[in-house]
Amino acid sequence: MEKDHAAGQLEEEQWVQELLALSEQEQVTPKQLSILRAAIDVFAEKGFSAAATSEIAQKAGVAEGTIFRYYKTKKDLLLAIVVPTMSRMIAPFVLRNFSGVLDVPFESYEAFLRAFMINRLDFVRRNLKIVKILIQEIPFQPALKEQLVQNIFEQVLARVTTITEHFKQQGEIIDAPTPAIIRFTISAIIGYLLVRLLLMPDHHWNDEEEIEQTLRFILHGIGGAG
Amino acid sequence: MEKDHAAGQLEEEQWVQELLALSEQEQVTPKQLSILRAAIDVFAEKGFSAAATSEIAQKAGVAEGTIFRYYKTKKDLLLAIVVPTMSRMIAPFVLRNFSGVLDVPFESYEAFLRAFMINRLDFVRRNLKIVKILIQEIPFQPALKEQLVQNIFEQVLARVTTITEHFKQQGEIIDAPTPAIIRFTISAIIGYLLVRLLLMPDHHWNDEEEIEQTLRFILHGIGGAG
Amino acid sequence: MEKDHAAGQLEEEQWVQELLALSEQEQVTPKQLSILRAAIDVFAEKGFSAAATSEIAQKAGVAEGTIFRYYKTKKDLLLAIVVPTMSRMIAPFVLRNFSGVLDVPFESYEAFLRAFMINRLDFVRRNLKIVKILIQEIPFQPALKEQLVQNIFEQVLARVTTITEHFKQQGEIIDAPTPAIIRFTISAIIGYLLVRLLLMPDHHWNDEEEIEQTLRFILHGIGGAG
Amino acid sequence: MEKDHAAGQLEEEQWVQELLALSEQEQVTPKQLSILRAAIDVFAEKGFSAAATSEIAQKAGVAEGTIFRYYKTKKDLLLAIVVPTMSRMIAPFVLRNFSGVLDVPFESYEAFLRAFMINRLDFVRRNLKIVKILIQEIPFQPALKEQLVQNIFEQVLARVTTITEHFKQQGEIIDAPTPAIIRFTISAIIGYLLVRLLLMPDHHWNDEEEIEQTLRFILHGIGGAG
DNA sequence: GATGAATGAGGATTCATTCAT
DNA sequence: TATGAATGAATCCTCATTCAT
Repeated sequence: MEKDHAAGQLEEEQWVQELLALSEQEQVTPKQLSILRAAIDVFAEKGFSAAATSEIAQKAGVAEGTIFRYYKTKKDLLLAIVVPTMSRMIAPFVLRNFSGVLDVPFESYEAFLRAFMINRLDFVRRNLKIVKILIQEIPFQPALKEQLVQNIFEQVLARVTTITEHFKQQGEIIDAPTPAIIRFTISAIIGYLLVRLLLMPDHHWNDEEEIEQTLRFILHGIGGAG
Repeated sequence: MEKDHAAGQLEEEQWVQELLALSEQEQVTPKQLSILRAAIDVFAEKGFSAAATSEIAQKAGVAEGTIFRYYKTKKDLLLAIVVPTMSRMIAPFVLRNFSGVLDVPFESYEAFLRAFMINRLDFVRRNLKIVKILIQEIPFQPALKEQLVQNIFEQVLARVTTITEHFKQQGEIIDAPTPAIIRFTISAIIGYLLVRLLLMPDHHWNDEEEIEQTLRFILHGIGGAG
Repeated sequence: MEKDHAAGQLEEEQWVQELLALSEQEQVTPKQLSILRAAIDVFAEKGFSAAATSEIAQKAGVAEGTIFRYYKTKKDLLLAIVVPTMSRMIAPFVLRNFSGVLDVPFESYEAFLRAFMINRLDFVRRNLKIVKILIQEIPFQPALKEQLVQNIFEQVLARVTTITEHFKQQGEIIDAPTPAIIRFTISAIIGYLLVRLLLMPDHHWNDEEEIEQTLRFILHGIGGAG
Repeated sequence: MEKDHAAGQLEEEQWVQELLALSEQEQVTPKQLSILRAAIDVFAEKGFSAAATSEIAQKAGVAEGTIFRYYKTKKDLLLAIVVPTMSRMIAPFVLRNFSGVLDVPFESYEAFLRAFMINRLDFVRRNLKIVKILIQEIPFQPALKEQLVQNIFEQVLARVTTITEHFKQQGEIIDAPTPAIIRFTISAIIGYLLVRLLLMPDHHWNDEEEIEQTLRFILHGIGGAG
């Protein structure tokens, strides 16, 4: 379902629904859904601390007290939004047979990176506000930090290391320290995602071309022939 | 003065003092200084919105009212911390004859990048908490956003573009779109800085080696010989 | 309902209720009512600026925050008390068929003044504290000043001028400048009200006689036969 | 000295000086004087409670602490302004041989009232701001209230009663209760002063004519020939 | 005398959370 | 289940007053 790139307001909202309905196997009432939608908007706009539950309630069209029927505290509401998204963000690295990104034998490292960039660009685009909130709040929410460390450092890194070393052995990647390679590669990718979606979202982008360019940079650098 | 890398708590504090005493030519009383120090700590730890002026006052060892003698509002206190640092952060790009980074004719693009990485790594290390605060608050402080846009997009980018194209003409850099080159280069550098200073500050780093590695990646990529 | 002169604490409180319930058609909860009562007391006793919302809350037996559920700011609370009273104060001049004061054809100017004095004495007596607050705050609340100017100077004066000139034409009033006549008449009436209700409220007053006396003064002066 | 009507900003300021230098026999330093001037301005503009001593200090061009060298508290500053003026306001009734107003045998009650009106109009004009402050603060300052009661009710009223009854015996005033006569007369006079100086200070006034008109009203009323 | 930095109690207002309905 | 009135602790900020210089 992530293959269609057409991302828009509507789609993001559907995504929110999936987010909870599917990935958490929980029943999400329409009221709860509108609370989540409103909370995402307000958290993204004002930041978690500066966001007022009353404003969320108003935007969601529910009573102030209703929020606290579903989420015991404001922080619980934040986590309900942000934790599943964090899971989904790293899902491709965790789920064994995730649709076509990792385990399917890629012809090349380049093909792997390309698929990864397209896939994650799409994901971030669809979950832009939540990703913003996530980035903002990780430093202040120990619960998030812990999840991040556990997931990223103990699952994602392990997996990416395996892949990287696989292609290193195949001679597709130079023989440099794997952590440095990974850091560099991810920096270049995230760098593109941030500029593309956060810094200059209104610029007219030719994503396919930019992705190809970025891949060339990652693989061959920007140094001239000399 | 930025040449000595030994950065520590003490040094950062001296830096804070320089920050205001030198760069703003303003008198900073000891009390004001302790307010700034406390504010930097609390803002970095809790985030601006969640930081209480009462806690800052307590940590600074002054009465709460004293804060407001020096800074009319809490937001003014934030800006007093963050704006000069933002200026310093981009100073190398704005000041004509900044010590050895830009205008001094570098032998090569590589030498330029190396000097830049060392220089800015040092700067961020010394101003770590303030940089954290800056990154956190830019999305929510229009005043900061505006400064950023004006400075970065209208001064820094112009300058970096000139430099990049200079080396492009000299054949040191491949003939790819300059914005993409800049984005990629800066992503790789900032990626290193973030991992080095924020994500894994406690890891034992060999900065010189990592910088060299990163420079090789930027220039030649990670693709194997094939 | 204004015909019974027996004014007391209880009655004034009922009046407060009418004030909002009837004249504004708004629902006034018991809690809101006790806030209004407490605010009237504290504003009258200390003055608006010196009145603390905490004291009002305490006197009203509600939490401080409750005040701000009903009135966004302290000033809004003031206006909620004072504006409707100002309206009622000049109502006889604005409402066409107000009970027996203006439009009903009076036999004489004297009868008109008598009705007016009795009526307004009664009104001020019932709204004594609010009138005090009103007088005190008009110089400092532009919103009130504006209302006053618009109402008094553009409605009341016009109406009183008409009435006065009507009786002038009938020969009941001498041919002097109408503004001076009005100023003089109102001065004498207000002078009595103030002395009666504010300066010497505890003196034993024979209102009927004093009003007759004042009317004679207004009409025939205090000059002796000579 | 009150005979020259030319009242202006300068004159009022001189008046302030007299106020303290002469009537209190105290040394008034230039600094103290500028504090008084500034305090009068700020108290009149904002009201006593809402006036900030810091604003007064700033307007006076002195340090905040300086105010408290001269006046122990903010309230003392208020009283220093308002008490002497209150004394002067009723001085004509208290001082035996005050220049030409009371004890000099007037030809008539009318001449007495005329002199009184001119005299007091002049006084209020010169002390407008202070009179405003006085009126505003009397209800909230027991010290002022007490002074007022003692002075007005025990000195002024006695004196005015004597005079009134003197002219009553001479047949110039009708045989009505003296308190009512006094109340009525003073109401008419104060009514003119308030409208003239506070309500419509910008209207173009022919004071002489208005005073004559008011006197006629007081003596003969506004009733027509019938 | 005069300053003005420093105080800290008190100000109005906000807001997450509770709970009776 | 959903409400929204009510809470009161906590927030930022003001200000009269003090006191070392």
